[in-house]
Amino acid sequence: MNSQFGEKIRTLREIQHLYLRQVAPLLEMDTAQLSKIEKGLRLLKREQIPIIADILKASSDELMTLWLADQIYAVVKDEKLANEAIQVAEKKINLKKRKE
Amino acid sequence: MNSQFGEKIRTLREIQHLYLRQVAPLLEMDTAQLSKIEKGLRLLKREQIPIIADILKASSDELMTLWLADQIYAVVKDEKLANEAIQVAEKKINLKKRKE
DNA sequence: GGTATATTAGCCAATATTAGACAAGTCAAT
DNA sequence: ATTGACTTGTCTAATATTGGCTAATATACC
Repeated sequence: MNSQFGEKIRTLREIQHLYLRQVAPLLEMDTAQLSKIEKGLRLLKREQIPIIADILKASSDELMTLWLADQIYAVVKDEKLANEAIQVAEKKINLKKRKE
Repeated sequence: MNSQFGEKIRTLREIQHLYLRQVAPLLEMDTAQLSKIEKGLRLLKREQIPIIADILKASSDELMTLWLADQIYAVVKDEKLANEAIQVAEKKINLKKRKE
């Protein structure tokens, strides 16, 4: 399991019985790129998330959450202090939210 | 508050009554760079964290945690789904840890 | 076996991001 | 006005990421 986002969109695509070659052009990319995105070897652009959510009839928020989570995971995945770092980051986010 | 790591090392440096020009060469950089790192405008290299921890007589783990947290924060700081993403990432980390 | 379709891997060029080096700047103290 | 500490801006070089193409692989069907 290397990319929760990638796995999710692959699953969704398969449920819709769509091929890479059908979906890729809607995102203005070739099938090889989309394949890599599904395998977590490439990142989908942030602004394309709503588009693919629409194509795959999925929740944009859910996909965005997975997309962000993948990036957080990439930062800490090999770190023994991963959990501590996550806690600290979370605290800072919440401080920020309170101010807004 | 833009970089918890930067703020921390600045504070530590001031406690030790050290100047940028004294610390920077030990990290093989110039004062301008270190200044930027303290202000969160540049990233210290991961492998330099133990070195600066040593110079500033601080806990390498603590500094590493802040350094990682800054990077997580950078990913999600403007995201409304920040907390959800953090939860998902954390879950995945814990799954991974359990496997090891 | 041979063919067709879907996906993936590998490579290279283009682009974007980050770092490093240096000069010039501010600010405070004297 | 000079000095010392730090900051800012800019330019270039190094690094990383992306996009696009082509070839390889896998699977199914005849």
